[in-house]
Amino acid sequence: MRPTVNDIAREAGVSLATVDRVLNARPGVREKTIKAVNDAIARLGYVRDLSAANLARSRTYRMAVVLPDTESQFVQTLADTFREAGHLAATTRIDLTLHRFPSEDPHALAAMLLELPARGHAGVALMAPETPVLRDAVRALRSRGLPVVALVSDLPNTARDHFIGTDNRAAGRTAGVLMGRFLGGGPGQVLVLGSSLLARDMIERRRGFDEVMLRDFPGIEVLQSLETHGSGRTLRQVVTEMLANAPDVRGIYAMGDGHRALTQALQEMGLSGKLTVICHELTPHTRKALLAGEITAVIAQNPGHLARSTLRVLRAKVDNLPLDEGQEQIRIEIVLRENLPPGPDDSRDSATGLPAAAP
Amino acid sequence: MRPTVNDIAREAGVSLATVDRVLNARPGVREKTIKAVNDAIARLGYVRDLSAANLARSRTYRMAVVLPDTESQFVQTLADTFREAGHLAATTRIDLTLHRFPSEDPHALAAMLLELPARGHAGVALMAPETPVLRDAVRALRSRGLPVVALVSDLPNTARDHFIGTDNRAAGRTAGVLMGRFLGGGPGQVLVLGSSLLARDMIERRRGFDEVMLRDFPGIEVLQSLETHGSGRTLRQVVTEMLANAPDVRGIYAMGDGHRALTQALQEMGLSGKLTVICHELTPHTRKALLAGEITAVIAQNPGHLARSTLRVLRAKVDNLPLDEGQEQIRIEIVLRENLPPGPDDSRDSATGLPAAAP
DNA sequence: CACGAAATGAGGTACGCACCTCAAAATTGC
DNA sequence: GCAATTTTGAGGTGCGTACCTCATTTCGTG
Repeated sequence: MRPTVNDIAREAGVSLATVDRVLNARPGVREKTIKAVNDAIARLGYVRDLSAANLARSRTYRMAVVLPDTESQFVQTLADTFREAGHLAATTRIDLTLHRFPSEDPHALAAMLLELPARGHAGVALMAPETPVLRDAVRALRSRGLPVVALVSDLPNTARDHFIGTDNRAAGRTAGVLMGRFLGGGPGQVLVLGSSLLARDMIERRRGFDEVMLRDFPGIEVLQSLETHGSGRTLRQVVTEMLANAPDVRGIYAMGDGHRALTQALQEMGLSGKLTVICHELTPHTRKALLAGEITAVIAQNPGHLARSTLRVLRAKVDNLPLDEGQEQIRIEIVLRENLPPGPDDSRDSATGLPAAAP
Repeated sequence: MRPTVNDIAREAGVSLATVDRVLNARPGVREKTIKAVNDAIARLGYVRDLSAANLARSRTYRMAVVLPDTESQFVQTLADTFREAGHLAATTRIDLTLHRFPSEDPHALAAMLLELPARGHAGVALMAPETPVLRDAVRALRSRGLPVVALVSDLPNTARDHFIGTDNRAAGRTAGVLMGRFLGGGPGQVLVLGSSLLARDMIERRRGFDEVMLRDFPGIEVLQSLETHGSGRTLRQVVTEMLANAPDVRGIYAMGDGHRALTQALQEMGLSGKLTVICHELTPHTRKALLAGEITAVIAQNPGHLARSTLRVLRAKVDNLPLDEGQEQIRIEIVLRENLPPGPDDSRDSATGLPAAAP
């Protein structure tokens, strides 16, 4: 049987009230007594029963998840996952609220963030580009005691409590090796697309990609990054133009979103399945494109893991508890058609485990 | 505020005792009343407060994890992970016991399993090859009400409650695409090694691998599987002999363990880094070999996830609760040097994120 | 309608902890 | 050594649920 507060009281030779005072850092206990209690705790190996504690407190953790209102399928999926996780989290006394902010308006974001403490939020998870206004807002939140965790894209200069997401540079490197090896080391050219070339995650991915290409695959020429500004139209235009003029392009690395526009452009040019296409994030669309052979590989982070990890980390930070680093490591997943996890609407050939369409 | 049992009683117009009888499926309630209570539950959206329930039950779940006593690093890692998870699990009232059995003695395994219920175990997770004796033992356990989950390697003919692990055929397919693409589609030969060619997981991996190679990479010749019987000496002998006589071998797919012997043999022949080597499971050794460029890719399943998932599933099965399928899906991870998650004893070059050794 | 059986109600205790009050004891300052 | 102050003890209540007992009501049946 695990020791309880009563055992500690007995062991330390004090009353239950004193143990309680020490455990919950209430005032009015001599240093000497505090030590005696802590010694007893150490001796017995006592661990507070968190569920009982929370039950007694009848406490609910009000957490805010703040995402941009991009139409990107990845962000949508993430939002859905959080919503779902929020329902399940009710069991753990977590009350999740999802907030979206206009992706191009850092001031609106900051204003929204600063309202959170007044609304009783105890912690914030935030996916947003780092701007000066944001830095100030995060600092303000933290000084009010709210833990802030960065989501997907890190905010290294804000003293956020934690970052939950993949190492984007390593992700770029991974895309690099795959591209290089899939192209047999060259020769050929590779196109790189990014929604915004200024965003921190794009920069890091590009950096990792270039690193590997330069070092390990000198026979492959990586063309200048093309910016799509998150617009499908721009993307199609840019890609079509580029491919028409560069017959040696054998691979495309899409660092941001806009996969729909990309596959569509490729289809129109009759290039579907003829190029090595690597992109990020597993969404309904990239799933389909993978299965159809239009996309070769997807570098992904698991939204379910992201969401669950976020809740665990926020909770731990609020309670000031240590966390299991291993569990909170978000892996850089490589998804090919062959290891695509079964999805919700999956009609695969039960014999081969693959769709009818030939590779 | 979430509704409680008292709210249900009021809403359904019955007493608390009756609600309790319905909730815990105790006898002595008319169908009609049961329906009334369930309707009230549905109307209020009541969800049982699990932590309070477990507190009241003051129940500890005694779970058994049964692993072979192989010296394989993967099994060792798995055992360590379970041991570690067991400590953490104390918080969730789970009392974990690790059992090992002589891997070549199915009868000893069966005997061990049959002892578990008497020792108060409430659930069993089992990693073992399927044999007739085992089938009987599993059936016996289940008829006594103990949920049994298969670990890593499925036991499809035993009516186990759940399988926790990757789809080995899909894993084999994944190895196949990687091999095929990394070899540029051929020409060349590929060597396949397996510890035991009769084990179900080996058969499935091989099947998946062949499927992809035959269909997508006809230019690559897959040689007959070599059996190593889990012995490092046999492996070295077989590999050395084979490589000496087959100069066209450009890739090796190691389906089982024995990576130490393999990399050693390659080193001795001066072939380190010159072949495409794909193997399974991330262990201290495969990590090192990946970093050193001796192994090209590792197909892995995350032991931490495996362990946590096992505990969650067992608990859910014991309590007869539904599970979050998405969370329990064990992914087929592809690990390259570039996306190798940071390990415990990692001394990487902080600039490149890679070790000093050139590729 | 009466009888036994089945269904239900009322109420209590416990789980491990948080949080509160009030009195008693120990310590401090003077 | 006394009063003022700080520290400690004893005890209670509640969180939401499980599980138990014993009375009371309702039901089906002859």
